[in-house]
Amino acid sequence: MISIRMTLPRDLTAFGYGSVLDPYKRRCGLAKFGFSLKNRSLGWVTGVAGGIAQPPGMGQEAALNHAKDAWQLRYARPSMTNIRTRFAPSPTGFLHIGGARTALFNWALTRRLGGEFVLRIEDTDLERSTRESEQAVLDGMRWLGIDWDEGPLRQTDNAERHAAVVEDLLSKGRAYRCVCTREELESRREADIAANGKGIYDGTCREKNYGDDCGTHTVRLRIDRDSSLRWDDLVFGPSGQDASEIGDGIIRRSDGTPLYHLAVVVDDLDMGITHVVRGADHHSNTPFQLAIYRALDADIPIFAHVPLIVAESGRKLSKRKDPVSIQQFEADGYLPEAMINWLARLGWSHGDQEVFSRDEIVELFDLTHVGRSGAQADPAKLEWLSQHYIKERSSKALFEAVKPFLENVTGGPVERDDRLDRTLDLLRERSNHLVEMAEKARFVLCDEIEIEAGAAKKHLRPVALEPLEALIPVLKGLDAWTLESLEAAFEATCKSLGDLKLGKLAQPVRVAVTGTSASPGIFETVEVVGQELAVARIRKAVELIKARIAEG
RNA sequence: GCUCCCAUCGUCUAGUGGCCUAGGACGUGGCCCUCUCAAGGCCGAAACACGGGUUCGAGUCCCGUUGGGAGCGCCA
Repeated sequence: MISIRMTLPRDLTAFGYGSVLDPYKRRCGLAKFGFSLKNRSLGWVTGVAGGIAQPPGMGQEAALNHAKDAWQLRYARPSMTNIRTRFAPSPTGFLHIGGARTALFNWALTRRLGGEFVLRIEDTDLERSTRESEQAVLDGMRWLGIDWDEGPLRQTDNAERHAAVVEDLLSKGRAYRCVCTREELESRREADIAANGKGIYDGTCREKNYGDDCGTHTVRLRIDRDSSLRWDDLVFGPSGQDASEIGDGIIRRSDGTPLYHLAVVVDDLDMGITHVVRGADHHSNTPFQLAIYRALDADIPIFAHVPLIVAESGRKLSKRKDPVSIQQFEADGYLPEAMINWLARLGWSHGDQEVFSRDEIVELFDLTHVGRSGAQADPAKLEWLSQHYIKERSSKALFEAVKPFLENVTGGPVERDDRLDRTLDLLRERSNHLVEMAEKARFVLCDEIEIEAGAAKKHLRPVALEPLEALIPVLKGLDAWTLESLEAAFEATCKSLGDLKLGKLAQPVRVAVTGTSASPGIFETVEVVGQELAVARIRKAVELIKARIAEG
């Protein structure tokens, strides 16, 4: 490894503290952020001379330039006391977990740093964008508790501004008209690739200086081929490439509409966005956007690309195959706090901590601990978190969340009362999500219950007849309907049946009273069902067994 | 094809050259508890992709290989 020495400007210390200097190891000062993949923190570099590691294949001069570039791109911003971030989804479907996580990271970063978070709807794809989708995105964010300070702004509202920028670029000679047709482009590209070329735009129209009268044309950005389009990504570290690696990209279509790359850059600039936190699928697009920033004489924002969430196959998520819609998770009965926690912990970590409240995420979130590799979303972990938060909720809050699911079971309105609270308490540690909880509460919710065939077959057998019949009068005669009195009643009944094992009585009763073979403890279960109903259900079970005996 | 990126248990991850005999969590196996189902407790199996280098010392730095991903559009 060759090292280059350089002296940093004295005022660099003004940027604050940074890496530890270790002159013997040649990884210090500039080198830390110039090339080391490790220094991705929001912290700064120390203002002392240091050595620069030279990446392989890069000359000393180039290495030096890269380092300077990285320094300028990252630190040239005057001040970052006023943080502004944005989440810019395109409303072409529901809010999916990838987008939700990007929103969450933006939001958490902004809230932590005390900045402003703005929401911008990228609706320039008129064909696929719908107002319903837009609403779904907003609903999803609200449900998750991710709030924004401005917006939703719509990209289409900026159309005039985009057009003006392109005209301006054209007039300054920083962009030019291109009359190449798609077919020509395609064939030349193929030929280039066949000749071991890179298949980038060959610059045919670059020096033609076509005027407005050239007929159907697109507008391309005139990229300085000697420039370096690099930046220091807050997640990926030093990123980007030389301009010679990319061709002059189109910024305006032949129908006069601007391209996405132009629109985002202009919008981010206009909105004063300081930190662009977005999915890593934009990582390779960033150099071109950097070129646009340059053409606009603008400072570039700080970029942080967060790795994609991948499907089980390791590939990108498929909306069809994978469960990705936030609204679907909501409908499936997952609590928003579980969802947020799950998403936050996907790609980000804070030591060994697994459980984070919304406040803790805001308090602790930092880009430094966002990983660089794609992550699979594990549904099992969501279930665990979901149950964790179900266990944690107050009775009131739990009821509010589960209410619609309960009503879905009963088919009518459900009001909260003491008995229901007790039931839900029993169900907390037995439910992974609210749908499950509501279903398990059915035996309390509905007067009429259906006995599962399998459970009946297994437990409502002739042997259970005597115990059940013996229990009925005991329960009926109970003055106090409490856990203690019920326990005593069951024990006495067992004893009177020749020390019958509790299970032999409890299981049939459970099936009789709940219709299923799994429920909370038998005393709790019977207690919560109530005396009258419990007795009636056991009677019914007795009839059932008798009928079964009669049938043979 | 070209460009860029990534790589620790099945999964999410801790890890900033010695605290690593690689830690935690989910999941998973066993045991305990037990009227069922859970919850809980205890114990276990389970990973640094491979190969070179640098170094007294490498999961950690460098190179290569392999594997994976993204981008290369008049989509966003």
